[in-house]
Amino acid sequence: MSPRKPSTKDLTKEIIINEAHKQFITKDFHQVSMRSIAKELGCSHGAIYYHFKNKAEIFYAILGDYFSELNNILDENMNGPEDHSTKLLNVFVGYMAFGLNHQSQYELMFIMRDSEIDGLSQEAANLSYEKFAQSVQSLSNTELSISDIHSTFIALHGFVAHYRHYVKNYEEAKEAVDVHAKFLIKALKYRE
Amino acid sequence: MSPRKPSTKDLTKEIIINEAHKQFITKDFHQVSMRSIAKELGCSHGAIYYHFKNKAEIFYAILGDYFSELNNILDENMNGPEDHSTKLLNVFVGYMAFGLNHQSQYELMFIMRDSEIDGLSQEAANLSYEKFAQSVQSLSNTELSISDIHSTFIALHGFVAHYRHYVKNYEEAKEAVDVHAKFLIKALKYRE
DNA sequence: ACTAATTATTAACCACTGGTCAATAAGGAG
DNA sequence: CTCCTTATTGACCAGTGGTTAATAATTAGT
Repeated sequence: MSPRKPSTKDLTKEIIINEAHKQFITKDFHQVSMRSIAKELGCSHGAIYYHFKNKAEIFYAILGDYFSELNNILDENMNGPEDHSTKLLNVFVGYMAFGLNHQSQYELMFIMRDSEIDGLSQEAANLSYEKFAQSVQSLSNTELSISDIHSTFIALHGFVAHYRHYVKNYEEAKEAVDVHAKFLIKALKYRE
Repeated sequence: MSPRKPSTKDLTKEIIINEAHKQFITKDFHQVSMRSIAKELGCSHGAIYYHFKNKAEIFYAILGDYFSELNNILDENMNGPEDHSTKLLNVFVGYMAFGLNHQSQYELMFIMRDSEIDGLSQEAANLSYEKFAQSVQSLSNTELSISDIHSTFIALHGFVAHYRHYVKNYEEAKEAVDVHAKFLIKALKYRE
């Protein structure tokens, strides 16, 4: 009656996710297929459906790690030794750098409109935003309006959404990232 | 040797585009298929490939109209009787309203990363941006930096890219649009 | 009017996609 | 040696974009 011990070479959720993740680094969501995962794993694509109810579920599991990474970037910037205004800049730059360095993932996290993915990652996205908003507020010397913080976030998102068409990583847009971050800091600083 | 006269009920580029366009208003790029177009037109989907080399080409033809419409919105706002600062607000609001009211189209114009579409609409997108940049500069009382204008555009783009997940037209985001536009005007006004 | 060339269309086909499911293999428990 | 559960296969479904040989339809030249 006890469940079968998973032998080392068995198909597990973990190794499926690993393989999907591996392919997801160089290909986007639509380019990674159930069959390409199965092929690399040496099993039939039907077998994967025993472990995951659909494709979206696999990628949602992967996205969890990336939402964590994004949150970590925020934390690390917050806990650094720099002064507030430097930290604020780093938070903005960090967000854009993350988006540009994980474009396929960012697309699924914040850009793509997939009926299945959408609902799943929306909650995590909201949490990431909350964290961002709090960080920005705590790094500001003055009381910021909620809408200003929100507009700032949207502007960062816009940068990633735009530059993904032109660059393939943060390095290639370094200067533009810096300029945009400084623009937003300027915008926040200005009191009506 | 002269080409056959196209009889009224013949399959033409125009009626293919019309049908594709029609479906494109309620469905997005991936939901409109060659077969769904052919079915509605009462022909085989293969026939469409005689007139267009692929699916992207059809939709690119449609996008041309939308780029024009976006440019027109800009022009109309510029030629209005309002003072400069009101016009500037209207330009920002107009852009976001366009994006939210034509979400499927905006997606293809500025968001989607399709190997075929990308290259085709990039030129038109650049032209639209140029027009936008010039308008914003001419509406400003002071000399704006190119990067500030660019950051502003990116922030507008970010708004549309973000809110498409939450609203289905401009009306539903009216207030947020206004707030965001005012944030950007504030940012532009501020001299370093 | 007949023929030849051109144009337009069909339908079968290809290689994919995500997803389902009956059959079955593999292993553990009694 | 059974019974039961777990895991896996592979055929199948409906759909996608795209290709192509055959052919229908129309025009041009004689």
